Amino acid sequence: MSESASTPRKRLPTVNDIARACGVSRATVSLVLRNSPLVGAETRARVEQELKRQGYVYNRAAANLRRRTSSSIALVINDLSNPFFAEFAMGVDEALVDEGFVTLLGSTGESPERQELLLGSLLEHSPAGMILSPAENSDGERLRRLLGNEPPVLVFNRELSASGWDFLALDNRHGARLATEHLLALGHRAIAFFGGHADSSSCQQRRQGYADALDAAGIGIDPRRMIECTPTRVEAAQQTGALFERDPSITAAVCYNDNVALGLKLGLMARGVRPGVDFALTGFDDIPEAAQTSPALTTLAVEPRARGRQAAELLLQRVRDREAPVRRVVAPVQLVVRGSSGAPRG
Amino acid sequence: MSESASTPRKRLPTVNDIARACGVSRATVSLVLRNSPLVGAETRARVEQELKRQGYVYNRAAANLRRRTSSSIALVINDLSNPFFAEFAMGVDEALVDEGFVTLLGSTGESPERQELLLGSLLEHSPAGMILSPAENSDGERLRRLLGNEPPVLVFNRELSASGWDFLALDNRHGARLATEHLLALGHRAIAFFGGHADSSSCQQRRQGYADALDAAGIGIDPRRMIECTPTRVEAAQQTGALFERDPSITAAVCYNDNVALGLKLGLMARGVRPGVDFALTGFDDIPEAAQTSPALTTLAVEPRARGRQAAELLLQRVRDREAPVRRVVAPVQLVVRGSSGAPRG
DNA sequence: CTGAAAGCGCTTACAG
DNA sequence: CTGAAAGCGCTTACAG
Repeated sequence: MSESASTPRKRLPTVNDIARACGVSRATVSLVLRNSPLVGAETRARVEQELKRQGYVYNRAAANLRRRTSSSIALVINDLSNPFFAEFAMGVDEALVDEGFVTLLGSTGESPERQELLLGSLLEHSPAGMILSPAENSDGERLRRLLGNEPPVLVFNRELSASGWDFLALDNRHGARLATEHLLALGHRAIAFFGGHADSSSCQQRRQGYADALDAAGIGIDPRRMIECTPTRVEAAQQTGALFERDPSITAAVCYNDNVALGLKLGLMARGVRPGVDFALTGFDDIPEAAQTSPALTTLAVEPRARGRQAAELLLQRVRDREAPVRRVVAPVQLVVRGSSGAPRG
Repeated sequence: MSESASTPRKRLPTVNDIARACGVSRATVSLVLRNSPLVGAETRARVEQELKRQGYVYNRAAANLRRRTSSSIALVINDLSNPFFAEFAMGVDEALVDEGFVTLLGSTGESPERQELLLGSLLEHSPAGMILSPAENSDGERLRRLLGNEPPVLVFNRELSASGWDFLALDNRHGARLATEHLLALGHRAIAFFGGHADSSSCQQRRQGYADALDAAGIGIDPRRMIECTPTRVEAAQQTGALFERDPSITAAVCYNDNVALGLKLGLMARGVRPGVDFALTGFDDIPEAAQTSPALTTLAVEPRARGRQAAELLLQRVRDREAPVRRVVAPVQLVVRGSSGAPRG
């Protein structure tokens, strides 16, 4: 039975075709498909054989239309090339597949405009829910207006003003506090907070945790020790100079995240300052590279894949119970001490 | 107008609701939605206002059902935590969004069993096409039977036997040849091929390119210089010993990929062998870390994001023209020379 | 246990 | 330019 190359797109068999071939109604076929106990064993067997024979493929879109349900979840993230989000996406997808949902992927590249277009397009596919890690500078109220009450949304990672949606975040504040306390315990007193944009919520929270620890140690906050930079490695390396210009007494830095820390590390080495020996630094995220760089990076483990699974589970709970109170879940983070943090020199 | 928290899931407005409110038929509304020139300007304006007023959301699933079309593409990859695939997925998604498609994501984690389940589930959502980067040890004929002729598939990266599907791959053979020739030109003669599984098609091709270059240089292939290992950093670091045990004269290695090369680098440093000075090595992929590690890694740039866009475009061409001949596209790779490759010692 | 009928939200000829 | 009718592939009461 050779397939002709010019065969026009074959129509897939439908419940109708199966029903006709078996001499039953399509209701019966539908019941067999969903394993209803209403169908007799003999009929079921006949139908199942015919399904296999014709290579029947269930049309979930048609079923969803009729049942007014949906079996997809939209996942909107900024940037898959960030390992943190890539791992997160993996976790989301794993958990969703286990629950019989399929993931509709969208990436915004941190552009609020692109995000709006994307959301509009995703909505037309009527997802049962959405996991949204908002692009920087997203307008919460605008998004709320765009999305309305359908579908339910779980916001991840970045706080959105006035959204009224469930929210899952990392414990940024506590994490940064742990890192700062660790450096204090090693004897550091002149500690910078390095990297990130001061107007992003996660940066604010991490700076807050840093301030908490300094306060508790009776050390004042010195604005010269707060250095902003785009959280990329290259930018961070370039800002290394600014760090020492503004306060030459600095012996340690709590970095906004691992990428920034790794960039700072490069910047330090380029100036002949040995990370982990002459200067202590900590990151945030525990990306795979943190353990493998030399000296290995002291950082905060956030387990993005587990966060992904958690996000999927929270959202599905919401999908199943729309009336439950809005949730705000803060996931714990863990300090992982490695070689990059050392005692102060001198 | 406060929203009651106990409002049962609001039904979204449909073409029917709009038509009724405007006093036109739903056919007219449908025409407005798709910008048909058949509708009068005044009617169109009235309908459009009403669409906005009621917050109408197009139901693409219903439209697709009726038109027998699809606006989704399934993307099946192994592992998003591999930056190569994450970048590839970004590229695919970017290109698909631009063409009005949405991405159905699925990840197999290199498990053929999980892959089959996943494909079954994705098929039920009737994607217009599928981009499939097969799990290792996939059975091509089995997949072909499972997927049939619908939807069209573009296989990426890993050759599948007897599939009859379009195929996009990297020029593994040529790339490995370039790397090997580069090491030869630097004076190396005892060059290993390090890492990868000998039964994977990409490893075979890279080994072939390595052999091509050695052949051309009149150097025989020595099986002691071919070391297998799972392409992870940890594994590669652990196999470093095996490399020198099997042939202590080795001065350079063409590595299966960047992860392997970075692992080998760690293994070398742990033994006091300085990469780029005492020993030369090359990678494959040019992951971001390759440029940032020290010494930076000589490798082959494959531009995964561009490959993703290319894959999406090839697939969409197939979706639009089912009768075109099957294609086999080999994407070029570029040698990027950095510090990790140096002249032989002594 | 099985079948006939209606309907999910759209689009597509076909009349007018 | 607009409307009435049929239908995409399913499911869901409702009869029998």
